[in-house]
Amino acid sequence: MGKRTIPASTNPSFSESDEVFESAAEIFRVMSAPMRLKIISSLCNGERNVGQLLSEIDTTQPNMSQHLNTLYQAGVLGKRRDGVQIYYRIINDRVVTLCRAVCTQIAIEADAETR
Amino acid sequence: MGKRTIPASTNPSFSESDEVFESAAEIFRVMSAPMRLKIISSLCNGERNVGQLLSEIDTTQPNMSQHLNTLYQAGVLGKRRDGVQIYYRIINDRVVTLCRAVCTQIAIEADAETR
DNA sequence: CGCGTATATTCGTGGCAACAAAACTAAGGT
DNA sequence: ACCTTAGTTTTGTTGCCACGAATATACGCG
Repeated sequence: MGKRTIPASTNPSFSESDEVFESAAEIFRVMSAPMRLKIISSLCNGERNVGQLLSEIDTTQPNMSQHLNTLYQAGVLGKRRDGVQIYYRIINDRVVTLCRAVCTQIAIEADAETR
Repeated sequence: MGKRTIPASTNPSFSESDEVFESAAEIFRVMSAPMRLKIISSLCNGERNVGQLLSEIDTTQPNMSQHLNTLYQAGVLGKRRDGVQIYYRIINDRVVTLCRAVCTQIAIEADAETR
């Protein structure tokens, strides 16, 4: 019915190293919080300081700060101080590509079901 | 330097819906365990029963069963009974593509650093 | 230097996920 | 019918992570 079952044998395994699996899992873990995805999505439109992010995303300030730090430690975000404010920006575009791919696919599927 | 810094402003946000972010986070969560990545990688070479997977991946049998169930519930794997054995296979190729992309990228970066 | 604003850090708690051990189920052979 | 093998489900424990509240730091201004 339009969805053919393609044999998985045409899909060779992608790694054998335990370290690679652990690093990959860590990246996936960083992206596994809805709030961090929102932050990333927002920062796609350019850099933002914490206050600006708080006006777009509904949470407490310490909570925001923690998520930002998680993304910063993971190498997804960079930060820059301008006076009192701290501006965050995306420095890892591959991660954004990943998020966009997953989110758009989900949106497409959700749309297909509601129709 | 080969690594140009592209302004993030060329990267519009990828969603506005909370549900999309939650679904995406859920997918990332499913992939955030090294063991599940190993299972997926192994199943790329074709379907396997639980015993075969256990001979490739070091864990207990109930633990394996739980991870397989997690992937099954998430719609990543399908299963088929043949007599006493149960064979698992990949039924969501997009997820595999995702894992492969992340893992190969990590392998490349790791290789670049050790050189 | 003291105050206010912006952000970070610490601490305590509740929930959830991973693993281990044990009990259960299902199929096949005898 | 019983036993064995293959796999699942349940239960308990442990550790981690998210969040809230309170506290601390960093900067700019007067």
